[in-house]
Amino acid sequence: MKDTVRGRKESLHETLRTSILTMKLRPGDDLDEAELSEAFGLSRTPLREVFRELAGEGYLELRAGRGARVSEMSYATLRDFFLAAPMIYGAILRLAAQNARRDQIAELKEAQEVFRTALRSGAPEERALANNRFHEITGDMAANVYLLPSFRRLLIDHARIGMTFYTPQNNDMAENLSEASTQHDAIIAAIEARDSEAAARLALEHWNLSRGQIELFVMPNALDAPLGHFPQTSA
Amino acid sequence: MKDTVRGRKESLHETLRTSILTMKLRPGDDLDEAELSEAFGLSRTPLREVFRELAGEGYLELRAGRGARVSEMSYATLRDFFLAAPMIYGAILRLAAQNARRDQIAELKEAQEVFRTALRSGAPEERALANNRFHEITGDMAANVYLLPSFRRLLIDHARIGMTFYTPQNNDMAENLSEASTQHDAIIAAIEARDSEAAARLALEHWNLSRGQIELFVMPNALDAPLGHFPQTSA
DNA sequence: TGAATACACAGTGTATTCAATATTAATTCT
DNA sequence: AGAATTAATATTGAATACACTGTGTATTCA
Repeated sequence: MKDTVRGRKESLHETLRTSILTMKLRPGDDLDEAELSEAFGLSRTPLREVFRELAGEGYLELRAGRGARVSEMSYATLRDFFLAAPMIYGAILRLAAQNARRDQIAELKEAQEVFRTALRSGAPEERALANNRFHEITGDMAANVYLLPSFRRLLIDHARIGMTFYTPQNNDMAENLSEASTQHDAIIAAIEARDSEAAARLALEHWNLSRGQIELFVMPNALDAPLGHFPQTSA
Repeated sequence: MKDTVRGRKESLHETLRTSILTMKLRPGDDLDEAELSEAFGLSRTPLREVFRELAGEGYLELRAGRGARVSEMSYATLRDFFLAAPMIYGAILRLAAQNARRDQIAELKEAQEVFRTALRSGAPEERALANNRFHEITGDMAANVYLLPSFRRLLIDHARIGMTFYTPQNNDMAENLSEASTQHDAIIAAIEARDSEAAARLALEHWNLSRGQIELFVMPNALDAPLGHFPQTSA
């Protein structure tokens, strides 16, 4: 990457973005201007501009006089999420099927390849980012300026929810992931066939899968062990 | 208003916001940092922060090295608008009916009073702002962080489209306005009754009315006059 | 006369300095 | 000893000064 000021600014933006999506920076974490300024070789002025951009995109929250922190997630936002996601993503995929250009379809296939690779290699951060990229492209395909802002916010928390609730030790969850990959393939096929109905239907299925994954985490199978001692869980 | 720096910053934000909503600042207009800095008694640093905030909300577009301009509107965005608006606003009103608090309902009634007054007094800018406020409150009632970003962007262009396509000389259009006011009353009633189905239905009707208004403007009744001389229209 | 290059100016972007505000620690009073 | 108030410190916010980029204009050469 070109080591101009402009480049370092972009680098900061992208680093913060991916750190937030992968939960390396967790909801509620606050960001130290001086520290980041040092780390990225930028003065505080352009740094604070990046903060405001990220706040506009929904990654950060700026509190007057108290600096920036990573956007919060709560049980309330989780509920909001599953209320809004099927509708928005249904609309996005419907429009994507109608409007996708050839080069975008090629991009989507590449993104799916990367996702598949990430599934095998196993790092959850890579998977989350690859999945995020896949869905971002479907958003670009839809190309509706009024839907994109909400869709992008959904994708932020989709990634974060995935990082929170996916724990690979469970077999059911591993199956969920390969199922997600299969759904991606079906989505690509629907878009390529310009079948907007199928695309919309697949959107619903895709989010239902996510919901099921969370239910597996929140309501796990009860331990099949006598009362008394419980295995230590990491806080 | 308190004449502190913070106050002047808010004042700038609000002034730009309303100027854009009322088309006093038109799509594509570019903003002079030096001039605004002078006018609002702010240095360029906080001014540019306001620019970035407004860009995040969809009012402005920032082009690297070329400053800020008012967000564009085109025939394409008009199409996007009527694709997205019924769905989003339907969802917003449905949730508003479910979640509205008593104090918010009171606020909404006040906003509707202001709107009715603006209808009589006649200034189109006032009407647009009062209408915008009414719908903003319904958005707050819905209180879904994922829907609000898109909804707010829709409201921006709803106001601008209203200012563009409403010309009061036409009787049909005047009727449309009072019809809109009647619909507002029905929306309030549905929310108060917690009737989310009715609220969602009213949302569709409300946007269909908007669409009809635009059709009246774009496809007016043909002039009933012989060819040759046409009345001069203001550019 | 037309095109190309160089120069000047306007406007945007960044760094540094200065001011204000919030947070923490310390001290005093109950 | 504990709570409250005040002082000290750290951090955020704004202003000014500086640098750079892009645009327009003038001048020179073909």
